[in-house]
Amino acid sequence: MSKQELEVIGQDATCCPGLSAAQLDEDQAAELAKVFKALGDPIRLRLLSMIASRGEGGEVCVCELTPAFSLSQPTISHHLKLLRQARLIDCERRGTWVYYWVLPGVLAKLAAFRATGRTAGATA
Amino acid sequence: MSKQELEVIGQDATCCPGLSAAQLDEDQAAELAKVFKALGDPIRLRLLSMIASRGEGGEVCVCELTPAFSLSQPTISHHLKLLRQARLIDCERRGTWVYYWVLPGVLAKLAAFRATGRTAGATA
DNA sequence: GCCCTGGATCGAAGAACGTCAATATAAGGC
DNA sequence: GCCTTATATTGACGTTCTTCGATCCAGGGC
Repeated sequence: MSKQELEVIGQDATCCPGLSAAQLDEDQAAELAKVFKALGDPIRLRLLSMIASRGEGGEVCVCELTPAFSLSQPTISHHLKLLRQARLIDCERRGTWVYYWVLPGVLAKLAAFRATGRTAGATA
Repeated sequence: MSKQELEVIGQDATCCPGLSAAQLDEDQAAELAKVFKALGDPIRLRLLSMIASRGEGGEVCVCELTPAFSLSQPTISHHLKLLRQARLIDCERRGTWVYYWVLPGVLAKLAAFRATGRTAGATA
C-alpha cells in the first residue's frame, strides 16, 4: 500500500505533484497545520530527534532530555506536552521517572501528505 | 540516489528510524524549524497546495489565490511572502500580474529529513 | 507518618504572529 | 501627463507562543 507513495516521493525533480493530486480543504489544512506547527520549533525538533534516536520501541527518560537544553525544566515539560498533543509522542510513568517514545502514525501521515496530497483520514 | 530514502519511508511500521539515524544539532534544528513553521498555518498550507496543484512548472496568478480566501489582500500577500522566505515558492511579475510556483528543493529536504535524519546540507 | 526527588501545572511577562485599513509601488490604457 | 488595476509594504492591534519562577502532585525511602 505504501508502494504508490514511494514512487512519487522518489522523483526529486517532480516532488510536488504529490501535493498537487488533491487540494487541501479547510479541515485537512487545519489538521495538518497543527502537526507542522508542533514541528516548527527547534527545541521540539531536537526533543523529537532525541526520542526517536532510540529507534522503534525505544524510550527516553525525561531526566535525560531536560539537561540537554539550557532551558528550565517547566519549559521542556511544556514542549513535550505540545508534542504529545500533536500525537507525535506518548509517555508513561514508571516509578519516579517518566519515559517518552515516538508515535509513528502522524509522521507517516505527513509523508502521505507529501505523496498524495491527502491526510489519509486516519485517527484525527 | 533517492533509492535509500525510499526504502526507509516505505516501512510504515518503522517510520522513525529515519529520524533516528543522526540527532539534529542546533543549527539543523533551527533551519528545519523555519520550514515547518512556514507550513504550520492552514492558510499557507492551502496556498501552497493551490500553487502546487498546477504540477511541475505550473504557475498560479495571485489574482486567483486571493479571492479563494475570506481574508484581506494584504494578508494573503503576507502569507505568500513567508512561503517565499522559507524557499517553498518563488514568483515573477509579468505585466500587471504576479505568478507563483513551487520550489521543490526544500520540500525534498523535508522528505530527506524524515528518511535520514539529516537535512542533506544543501542550498541554504 | 515525614522528607526528598522527578515532573507537571499554574500565572505572568515579553516576544512573535495573524490580521486589518491605509498607503505605496508597478504596469497598462487613456 | 493622469487614472485605474494588481500587488506589496507599512503600522497598529489583539491573539498566541515561549519562557520563567513558584507551586503542586506522585512515588520511593526513612
